[in-house]
Amino acid sequence: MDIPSNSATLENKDTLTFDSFRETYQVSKEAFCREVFLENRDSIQIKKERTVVKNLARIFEATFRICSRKGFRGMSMRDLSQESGLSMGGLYAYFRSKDELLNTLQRVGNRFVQQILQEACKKHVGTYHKLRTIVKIHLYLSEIVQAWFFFSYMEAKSMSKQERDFYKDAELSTESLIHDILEQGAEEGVFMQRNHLLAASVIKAMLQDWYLKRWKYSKRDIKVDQYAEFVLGFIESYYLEKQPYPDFK
Amino acid sequence: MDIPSNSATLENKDTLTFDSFRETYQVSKEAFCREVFLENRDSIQIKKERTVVKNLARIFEATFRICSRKGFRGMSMRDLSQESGLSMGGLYAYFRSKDELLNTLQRVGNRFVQQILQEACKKHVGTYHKLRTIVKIHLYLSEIVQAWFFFSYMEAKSMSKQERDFYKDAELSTESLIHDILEQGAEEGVFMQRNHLLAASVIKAMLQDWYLKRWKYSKRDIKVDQYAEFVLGFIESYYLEKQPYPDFK
DNA sequence: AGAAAAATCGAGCGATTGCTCGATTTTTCT
DNA sequence: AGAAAAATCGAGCAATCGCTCGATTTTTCT
Repeated sequence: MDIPSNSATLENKDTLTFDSFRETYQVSKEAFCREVFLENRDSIQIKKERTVVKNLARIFEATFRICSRKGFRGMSMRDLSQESGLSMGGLYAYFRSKDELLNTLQRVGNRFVQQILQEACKKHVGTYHKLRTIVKIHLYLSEIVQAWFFFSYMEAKSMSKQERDFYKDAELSTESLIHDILEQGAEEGVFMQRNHLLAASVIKAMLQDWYLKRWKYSKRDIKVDQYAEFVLGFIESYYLEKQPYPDFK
Repeated sequence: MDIPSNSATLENKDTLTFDSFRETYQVSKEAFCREVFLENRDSIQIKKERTVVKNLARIFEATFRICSRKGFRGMSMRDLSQESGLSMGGLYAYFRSKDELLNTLQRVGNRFVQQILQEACKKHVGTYHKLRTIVKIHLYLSEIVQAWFFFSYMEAKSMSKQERDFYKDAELSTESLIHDILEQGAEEGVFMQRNHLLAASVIKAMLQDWYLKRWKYSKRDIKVDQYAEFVLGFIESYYLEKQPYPDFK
């Protein structure tokens, strides 16, 4: 081969799949609820962890279901009571107010996602491999907790201005993670020189489409690994040096 | 050149810019309000067109402003009254109910956009040129009536199920417009053989990002023509046959 | 200028909202 | 088993909701 820098990165063994991801990281809704419990021990009036985790799961899933239809401001606490199976008073044993429910969901969820993404990014070496990893992890994560990703995206606006400003960084942090990889890759000569800011932006848009339009992809029977490979192929054709025709070599 | 079919399409004179678009199609918020008036003459209690158009514009812009913060279900008619400057009774002279406001906005808006897109698509010949055109027109349209695009995307869920089903086709029609162009191009040999379904999907996601994250692009001072060229470059690198290195020729 | 028509107004209706708190049920201890 | 602790309940509060309609103001006509 005459372009060693590329072919080397092309030949890495990328064995990360959705199934292997599920085993390695034990991301689950239960783990999420436990984190909410541990962080809010003082404001939650219920003592036993098992009880809290079980009921938080019911509350969160009910919230996601209702909000996907009417949005957070359109959801009444009576809606939530009926859908979750808890009484009005029961709900307020877990959250001091409706707004606290929203803020907790956003705060803990954002931390949860950021932690896994940054960890996974550090673990892998090689710029090209890093790009593949972050794209896949993001898709896999949003596959498992799709309801949260959708909710978080749609209800970012529903927070108060100061809470919203607090998470504006999180909104852009995935993007800048991608941006840095692209820039570093270009410096190393692995990637081509492009407008990395715009590229990171549209890559993120493609990642978000997976959880924003899940109904569409489900209907078309497209699996997450298939989508991941497509997106990566799309990016690579833009960022990897064009090869001469195979016939020419 | 040894790949005539490509280079021919690459050399088309694509002079369509945002400014030339604004002149050719006179898309405006006023034209939109006039269409709402003409369609709902019987349900709107006000007679004079000039009055209706003026007040509808105030109502719509107020709606977009409020809903971008709290969503449609979170907006009260008193909010809308205050923000638009009309009284409660005044509002109900233009819409029989809150839901009718939502449905009208979705119905007329969708027709408005689809009409312009399909028209523009028919007007141009050449598959490659068609792709460039539809991408640009979509971006230009969403640049002019960004508030509507954002609102329509975010509040599609707020409609009743039967109303929502009615516009599910519209949701996918832009995508299938793109899909058909890609497929035809591949048959003609202008484009490469790819997964056109997934490609159309992520292209639409990139188009939507422009109006969903306008604040981001504004802050970074990225203009619509710059974004259009970037997206088209991205697509082309995936869909046009890879050229050998310039050095080789 | 004066009357008819058109447009605008906002207090008030019953229903629904976020939230509280004393009563009740369930679980965990000895 | 019985008492203490923990968890759950839902009727009821003030505030706000979508919406109506008779009164008022503005515009248009002769």
